[in-house]
Amino acid sequence: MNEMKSAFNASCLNCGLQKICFTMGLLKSDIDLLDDIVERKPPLKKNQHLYEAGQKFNAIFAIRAGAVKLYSYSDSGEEIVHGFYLPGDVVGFDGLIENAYLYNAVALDSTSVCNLPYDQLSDLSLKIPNLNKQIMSVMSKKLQDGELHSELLIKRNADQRVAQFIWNMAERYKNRGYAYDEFRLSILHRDVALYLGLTPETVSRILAKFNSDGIVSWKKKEVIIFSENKLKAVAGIDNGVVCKEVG
Amino acid sequence: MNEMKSAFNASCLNCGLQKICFTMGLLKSDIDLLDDIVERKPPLKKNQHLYEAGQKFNAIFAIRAGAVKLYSYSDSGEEIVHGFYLPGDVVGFDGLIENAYLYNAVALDSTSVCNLPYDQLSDLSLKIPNLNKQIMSVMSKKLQDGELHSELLIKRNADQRVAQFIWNMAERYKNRGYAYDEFRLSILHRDVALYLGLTPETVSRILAKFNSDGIVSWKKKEVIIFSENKLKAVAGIDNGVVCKEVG
DNA sequence: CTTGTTAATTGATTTCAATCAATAATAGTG
DNA sequence: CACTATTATTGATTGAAATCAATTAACAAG
Repeated sequence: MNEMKSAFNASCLNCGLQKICFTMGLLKSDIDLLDDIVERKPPLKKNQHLYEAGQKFNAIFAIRAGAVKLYSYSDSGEEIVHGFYLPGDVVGFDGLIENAYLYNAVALDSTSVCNLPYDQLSDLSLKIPNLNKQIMSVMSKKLQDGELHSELLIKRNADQRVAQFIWNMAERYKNRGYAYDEFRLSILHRDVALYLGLTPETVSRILAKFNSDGIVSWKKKEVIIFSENKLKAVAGIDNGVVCKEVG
Repeated sequence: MNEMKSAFNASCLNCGLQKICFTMGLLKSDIDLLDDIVERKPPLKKNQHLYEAGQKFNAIFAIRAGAVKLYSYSDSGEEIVHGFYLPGDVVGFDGLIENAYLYNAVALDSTSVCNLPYDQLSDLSLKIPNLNKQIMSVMSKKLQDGELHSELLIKRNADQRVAQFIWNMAERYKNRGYAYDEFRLSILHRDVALYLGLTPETVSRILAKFNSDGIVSWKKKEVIIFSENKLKAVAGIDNGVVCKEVG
């Protein structure tokens, strides 16, 4: 049984992402049950869609490798970028309300995911209270992220937005145990601009400035953080200390 | 038992909000079970807090009457307004992640709520699959609202934001079966400004313009919509028709 | 490798909303 | 009721980022 499931990837128990995946905190026996409902399919190629807006909702997806962008279109046809997702992140909750996905999920890179059929997950979560809790926890984390995004849009100027975005990505890599002062970021500047409520021109100018100021460079999908402190200072992130002065 | 619960309000079954409360869709027998865990306390006076940031999370709250504002403070001490909640809305999910509330919830008016102790609700939702579904549904609706708020901040100019905000409140009253072309809105312009990423001055100027343009008036907590169509047009809401022209 | 297409950069100009400032209106309090 | 503290309004000015425009770079496909 489990050997077949592993055609493309290891089972949950041997998965390197256990520490950050939403399965964390579950009992071994429970993870086995979860493992049995997980479908693992061949990786998505760059620009392939994991799901599309309007498509019937049937599963949520845990990302194993690669990167995913969620986006949709406004009434007036402009693209709206809702977020970027990395290994360990879960996408697909936008399908829950209408029983159809609200957004489009596209791979920004070669991407593999764990497919969690929602009916089965839902049944299982009633049997495993901790699983139910974990799912709720993932959702409320997403709610918090959304509020942080709004805060960014409301309170921060263009420089701060870009700095905060880059630092946020770095931290996410850090939390996943990857190098975070130098990492691949296969997101278009154009998409970041859309996500941050800026124009590509503005993002470009700011990145040029950050580069010449020795803060960070982002060229050809490769981010190099020259100075973590400077970056956080520009982002307006105080290092735990009360109201740290920006040097 | 139920008679005591009704000290301040009717039980769920006789509640006028059943159609919009998250209990909707549940079986009568299930609502009875839910009813048994609901605590109903004396109404909050204006400016009293339902909960405060940092306080231990122990319940979510369904609003029965009045209005609630969720807010917090940024690192730099500025107030962040996360949203406004009306009868039928549920608040308190921000407590789920850290087991402590993230935001402050304050009554904008005399406000009464149904107090839903989370431990009991959580247990009950494992027994009543539909209840669990409803809770998930409320949360994913909140996720969607958050994305709409971001969209507003990213794609709309000041006029559109204010118009959309007012129309959104009107629709919420409409959905609740209240008059929506003329309603009390006990929200400070200052708070709306914070919520919309604008300054009070800008909101004031826009409201003055909307008033003299015969679109809508909002004076002394009283909103009067002069022209629903104009308001929606300014808000950039197309009436189902593809790309309606603004008259 | 060449070609076509999409994305990124850089510069000049404009514009919308913020800021600064001062007054007026409200609402809460003893 | 007067008194105080917020909140709202209105005007003048500034400024940050958008827009417009043109060039260069990167990338995918044949």
